[in-house]
Amino acid sequence: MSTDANGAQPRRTRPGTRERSGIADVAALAGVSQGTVSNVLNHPERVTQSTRDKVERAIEMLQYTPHGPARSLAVGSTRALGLVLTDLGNSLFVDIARGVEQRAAEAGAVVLLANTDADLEREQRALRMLAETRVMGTLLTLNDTRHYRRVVAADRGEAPLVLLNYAAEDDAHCSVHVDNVRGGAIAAEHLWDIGRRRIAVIDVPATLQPIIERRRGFDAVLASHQASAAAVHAVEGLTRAHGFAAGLALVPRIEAGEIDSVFAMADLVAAGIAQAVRSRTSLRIPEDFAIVGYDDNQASWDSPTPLTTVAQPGEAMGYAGAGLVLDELANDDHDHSAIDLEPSLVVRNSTVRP
Amino acid sequence: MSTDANGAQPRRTRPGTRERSGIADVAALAGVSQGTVSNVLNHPERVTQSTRDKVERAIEMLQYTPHGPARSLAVGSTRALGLVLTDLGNSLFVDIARGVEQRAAEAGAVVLLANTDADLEREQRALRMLAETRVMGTLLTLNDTRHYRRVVAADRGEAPLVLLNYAAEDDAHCSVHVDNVRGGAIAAEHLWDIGRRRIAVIDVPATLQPIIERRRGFDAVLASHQASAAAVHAVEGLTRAHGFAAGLALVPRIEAGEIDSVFAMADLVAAGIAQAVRSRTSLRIPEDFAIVGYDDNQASWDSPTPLTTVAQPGEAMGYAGAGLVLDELANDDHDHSAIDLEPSLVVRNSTVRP
DNA sequence: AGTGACGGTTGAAGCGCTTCAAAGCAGTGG
DNA sequence: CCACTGCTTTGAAGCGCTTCAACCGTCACT
Repeated sequence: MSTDANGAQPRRTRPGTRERSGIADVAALAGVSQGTVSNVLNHPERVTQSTRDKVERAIEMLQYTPHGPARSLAVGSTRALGLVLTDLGNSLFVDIARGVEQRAAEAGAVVLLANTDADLEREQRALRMLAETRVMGTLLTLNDTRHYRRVVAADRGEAPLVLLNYAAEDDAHCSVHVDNVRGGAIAAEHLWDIGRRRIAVIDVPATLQPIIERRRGFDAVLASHQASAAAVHAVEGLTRAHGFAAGLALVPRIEAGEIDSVFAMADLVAAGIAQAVRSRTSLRIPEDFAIVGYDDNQASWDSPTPLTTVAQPGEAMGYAGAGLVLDELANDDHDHSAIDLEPSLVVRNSTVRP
Repeated sequence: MSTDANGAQPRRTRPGTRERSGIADVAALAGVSQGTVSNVLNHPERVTQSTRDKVERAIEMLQYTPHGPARSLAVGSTRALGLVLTDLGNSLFVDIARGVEQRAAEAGAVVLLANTDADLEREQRALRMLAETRVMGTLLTLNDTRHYRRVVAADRGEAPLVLLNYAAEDDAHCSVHVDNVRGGAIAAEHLWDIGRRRIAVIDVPATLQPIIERRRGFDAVLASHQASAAAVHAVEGLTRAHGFAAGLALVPRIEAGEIDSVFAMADLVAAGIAQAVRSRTSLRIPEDFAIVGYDDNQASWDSPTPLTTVAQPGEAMGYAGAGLVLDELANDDHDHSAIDLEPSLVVRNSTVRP
C-alpha cells in the first residue's frame, strides 16, 4: 500500500505517525510529576500559580491534547450524553436536538447523536452503542408504545435514561412530553371556534401514544359541545401518501356536505389531504374545507396553503430532558419526574370561518 | 427533596453502584482467558466454534457490555466521526447530518455532533473537543473564509479533516461542496428564461465564500446575454430581518419599474424581501415581482408564496464527506480531493412570467 | 530549637481492554 | 515413535490518564 515514498516534504503525517505528546512529556518538559500536570488540568486550585504557569507553558509548547478515552477509563465515566432521535427529517426532532445540545454544552458535556427513523432495531443498536460508550445518560425520543415496552425492558438502569416526547407509563424513568391531550383539544377548540361543526378526524395505529392522546383531547372538546367527530378515517401511517389516500376517501363526504373540516393528527397527513382535495375537486381550502395539522414541521409550510397546526416546544423539551439527566446524575435523592409541556396553536391559512 | 424514603425495594441502583461485569468476569465464567474473550469479540475467526459458544453464553448471562473507552485506549483510536455544523436550524445542515450519519453507520462508526451557530469560538471549542475525544476524523461545515483560515491554520493534521459546503483553498484537506457558481447561474438562467430582464441581486459580506461564488455565476449568465444586474443591494447578513430591510429599499425601484425580480442569495433573505414588498405595496408576487431564493430550506415554504429556490444536495454532501474521511483513513495513498455537487432549481410560486 | 499543621507535590497503582510472544495441542509424515 | 506444522489459547505487558497515600517544605507557635 504505502506508495507515498516519503519524498522531500512529508507535509502531512498519517494519523498516529507523528508522535503525539502525552502527559508524561508535558511533565518532563515542565519539570514536574505527571500527577501535577493532571492536577493543573483537573484541579487547578490545588496547584501553585508558578507551577501552573510552568505546566501551562509546557502544554502550549507541546500542543498537548489530553487523551479523552484514557481519561474516561481512569475516571470511570464520560462527559457525553446520548441522544436517540426518531427522525432527523422531522423538524420537531431537530428542535429537540438543539435543546439537548444547548443544555449539554452548558454542563460541559457533548452529545452523541443517533437517528433511528423509527426503526426498533436501529433504536436498540443505538442504545447498545451508547451503553458501550459509557455515556453519562441517554435521551430517547419515542412514540410507539411497543417500542417503549421493549426498550424500557432492556434498560438495565446503569445510567439515567429519559424519555422524550413520551409519557413514561411508570416511574422508572424521567420523561418530558408535550401534553398531547391538550394539543388535540386545542385543535378541536379552534375548529369549533371558527364555526366548524362537522369535523372529521384521522385515526391511526393505536400504538402511537401521542396520537391516542390527541384523539382523546379532541373527542373531549367535541363532547363538551354535545358533539362528536362527523367522521373517523383510519390510516396505516403518518406519511403524506397516507394523507393523500385519506383525502381521496374524504372527498365524497365533503361534497355531500357531511364534513366541513378535518383534524389530521400530523402535518404530513394534513398536507396529503389538502393535496388530494385540491387535485380532485374544486373545493376551496380553507373556505369550503378547513384543515388542522400537528407538529408545525416543514410540511406545514410546503404547501400552497400553509397549514394551521399545533406546534410543540421541541427545543424546550430537549433542554428540559437533558436537565433531567444531569439532575439524576447529580442528586442522589433524584425523583423521577414527568415534565409536561404545553403545545400551542399556530394559525395559518388552512382554517377560516366557513 | 428526598421524599422517596428508600423503602422496601431499591428498584434502581445509582449508576456505578451495581458492579458491571468486565471481560475478566466473562472469562472466568466461561473458563477461558481474557484474551480469548477479547478474541471472540474482535476476531471471532481466531476462535473455535465451541469456545465461542461458551464465551457468548457467558456474555449473555452476565449481560456484559464492553467498555468503549478502555477499548479505545488499548486500540489507540475510536470508531467515531466528528461533525461540526454551522446551524442546525437550517435544513441544509440537517440534511448533511443525515448523510454523514448514514455513511458512518455503514462503516460501523458513530457521529459526534456539535452545533456552532456560525460562531468561531464555538467552532474552535468543538474542534478541540473532538480532538480530545480522538475521533477518527472530522467533518466541518464552513462558509466564512475568515473562519476557514483560522480553523485550517489550527489543524495539526492528526486526523482527517474534511470541509463541507466549502471549497478548500489548497490541497491540504478534502472538501465537498456544491457548485455555487452553477447555482447562481441556475438562478439567473431561470429568471432570464421567464422573461425577466431587470434583475436585482442582493450582495452580502465578502467573506462568505458560497455567496461570492453564487454572485459570480449569476453575473456570468447575465453577461452572456449582454446584460448585468439592474441593481445591487448590499446587506450585512443573511437573516429575514436583513431581507426585510432590503425589500424596503428595493420597493421604490420596483414601483419605478427599474427592477422586476431579485436573486436573494438565501431563502431567509428572500422571504424577508417578499414580506416587505407585500406589506408595503400592492405589487403582486410573482406577477409584478419575481423572487429566487437559495438553499431550499424551511424559509422557502413558510411564506404565503412558496419560494422558487436553488436546492443543494445536503444529504449527498454529508455522505460523500464521510466517505472521504473513511477513505483517507483506509488508504495510505489517499489524495485530497474536492468533490463538487450540483445544485438544482426548485420552481415554486415566487417566479412566473411577467 | 522543636513540634505540629498544612498546602504542594510525588510516584505508583490501577481503570478495562487489546495484543502478541510464547506455550499448548492435536494431527502428519518420516 | 519423534519431529514438525499449523491452530488455539494463554498470560502479561501496556494504552494515557487520574487518584491517593505518602512525602516534603514552610511557617506559626511554643
